[in-house]
Amino acid sequence: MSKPDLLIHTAFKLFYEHGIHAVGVNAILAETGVAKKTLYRHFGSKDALVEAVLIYRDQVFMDWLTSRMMAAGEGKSAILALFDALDDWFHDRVDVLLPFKGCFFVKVNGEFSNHTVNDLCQKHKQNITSFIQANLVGCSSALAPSDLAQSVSVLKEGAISQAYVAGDLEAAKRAKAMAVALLG
Amino acid sequence: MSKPDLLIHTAFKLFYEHGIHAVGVNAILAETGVAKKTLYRHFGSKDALVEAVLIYRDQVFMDWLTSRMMAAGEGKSAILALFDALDDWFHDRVDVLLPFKGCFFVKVNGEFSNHTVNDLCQKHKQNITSFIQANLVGCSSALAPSDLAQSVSVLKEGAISQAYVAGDLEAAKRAKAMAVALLG
DNA sequence: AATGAGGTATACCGATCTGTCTCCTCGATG
DNA sequence: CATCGAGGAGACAGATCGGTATACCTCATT
Repeated sequence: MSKPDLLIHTAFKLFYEHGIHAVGVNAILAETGVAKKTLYRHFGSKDALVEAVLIYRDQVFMDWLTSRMMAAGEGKSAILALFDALDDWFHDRVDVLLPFKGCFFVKVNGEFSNHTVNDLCQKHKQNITSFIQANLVGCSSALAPSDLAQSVSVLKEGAISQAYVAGDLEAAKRAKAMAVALLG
Repeated sequence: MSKPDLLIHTAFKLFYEHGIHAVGVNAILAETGVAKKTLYRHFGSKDALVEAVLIYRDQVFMDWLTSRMMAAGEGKSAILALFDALDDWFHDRVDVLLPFKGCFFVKVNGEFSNHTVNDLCQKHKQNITSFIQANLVGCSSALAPSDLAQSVSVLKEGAISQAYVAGDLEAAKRAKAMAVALLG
């Protein structure tokens, strides 16, 4: 693995567990064995590294989620597969996402205000909602597709938060049941 | 207002906006005009202040939420009033909660791991779920009361997260509609 | 009037933070 | 072989962190 990738991968692991501000660059360097000069040659600043980590996580998460949903078919099947995927995530059955510690973007978003990373976090969430909407073909509902997609997103967000903060690991199953009702 | 209360009130405002680790005690002192010695005489450490702030916010939030729900009556009416209350919160129509910036406990919880504050955050969420469950009298459902309460909590958490991170201020209305379907 | 608690103001301590700098060792390439 | 750039090791700078210590100021109670 290249040095930049190693730094991003390790930084994500530490940021995800302890938060951005609680992890200094020295901790990342100690964990990777990379020299400080190398980190700053590639990223220029800690902020830039944080943004790179967000982009990395966005790609990993979206790739995983889209593949899980598309493997289940189209329409309602894909939506329900979303919640099955979340259930696997909560129970640490998804190696590529690392042990479940909540939504990385929600956590990072909470540590900043009016910052570039807030835009990245919001964009990540909106990308997921857009993908959900794209998978609603064939789902009949009284709601407009965009409203339906946002309602599904509420269920998804609620499951993640409930599973992490309240420790309710079965939250994805509850959300799935409500999604079934929502999609008729 | 007493000095400790002033410190807690100001600390909450700063913590809520910028996060715990991003706000130093000096910033709180500068905002309040209180001397550092006074802060440490009353709280002993920043960690203790953080815990006091969590307890303060828990009381304010629970008082507000319970009064809103109980004013609406019992059973389903109280549950639906919960989402109306959330909608007011998201649209900054609740002065006592300060301008909406997501769930304080979710944010704080994300900045620590295996820490006393994590227990406080989890307990706060579970207290709300318990109160929801206590208001389910008369609601008939195929689900057990505890499962139903946790499902409502998923909707509540999802609305807060969706409103804050994704910027979907109408999330409470979506969650309310799903709650109606859930409660039959 | 004396006293002691609560408060302000500020200097200070050691630790840690981000970021820069120098010096060294490699390995690839002309 | 010589050169050059990537990288490692670590000292260093300047700022800020949480927390302590010192000095002075009220002010209510005794």
